[in-house]
Amino acid sequence: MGVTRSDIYSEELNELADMAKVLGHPARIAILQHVARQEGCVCGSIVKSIGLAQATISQHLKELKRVGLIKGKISGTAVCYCIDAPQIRKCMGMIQDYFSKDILSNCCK
Amino acid sequence: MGVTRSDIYSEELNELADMAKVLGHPARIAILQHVARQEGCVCGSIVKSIGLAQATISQHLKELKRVGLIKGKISGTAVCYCIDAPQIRKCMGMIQDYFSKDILSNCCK
DNA sequence: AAACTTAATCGCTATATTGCAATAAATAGA
DNA sequence: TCTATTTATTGCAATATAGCGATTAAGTTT
Repeated sequence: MGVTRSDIYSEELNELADMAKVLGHPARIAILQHVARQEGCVCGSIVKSIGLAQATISQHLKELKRVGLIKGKISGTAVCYCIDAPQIRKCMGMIQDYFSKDILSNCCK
Repeated sequence: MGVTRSDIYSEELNELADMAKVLGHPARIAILQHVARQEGCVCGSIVKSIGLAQATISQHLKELKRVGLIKGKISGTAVCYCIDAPQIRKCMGMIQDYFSKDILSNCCK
């Protein structure tokens, strides 16, 4: 399709969808996993672990940073990426809220 | 990017990402919401509620069905879509497991 | 300063996604 | 049967995304 008509949805809905979209790529989940498990937080370590090119990983990191799921801390020439725990909790909360409020009922038994 | 290298990730990881990807569009979340709140389960009702073309909604419904988040039950010329609660719970479980197992630690305090 | 290390950005190609109008398919009702 | 009604499918245009090589940027080390 190309252009998502985000103008017709609420801001909250767009934010939730955006977060889910960023999580909707296996490389990005794998990056989060790698960082969270403390297997290494610098880009080079992630590149080795996942097996995509450095440029590709860097782009995925940028997306994760954009929605606030990770934070980067410069240390010398390297950057240490870490999970942004409060943001993750917020994200989880949004998903849980959404599902628990609405999804438990069912129109056709 | 275009082609996701899904061959380099585990099947479980790909499945989780696929689910998140489907949730990563505001129209699809809005559809789930509409159906779950019992505001109407037929395609026409969703079309009116959301404001996208019928063909577009039909495609989103197809995606939601593909990953099993909804089920469709034919009744006459209409189709009643309902939430697939067990699948939603499975999806929620995967996300929660993932986050609670890994994400709570933090490499750079 | 020159060489090295590490990550970000640029430019490109290939593919996927979004959206819609038009059409097809399937059923219901006159 | 003919006509609505409802949803799915097809075909298309516009845009977004994934991936990578090459380059740039910024900091270290010698």
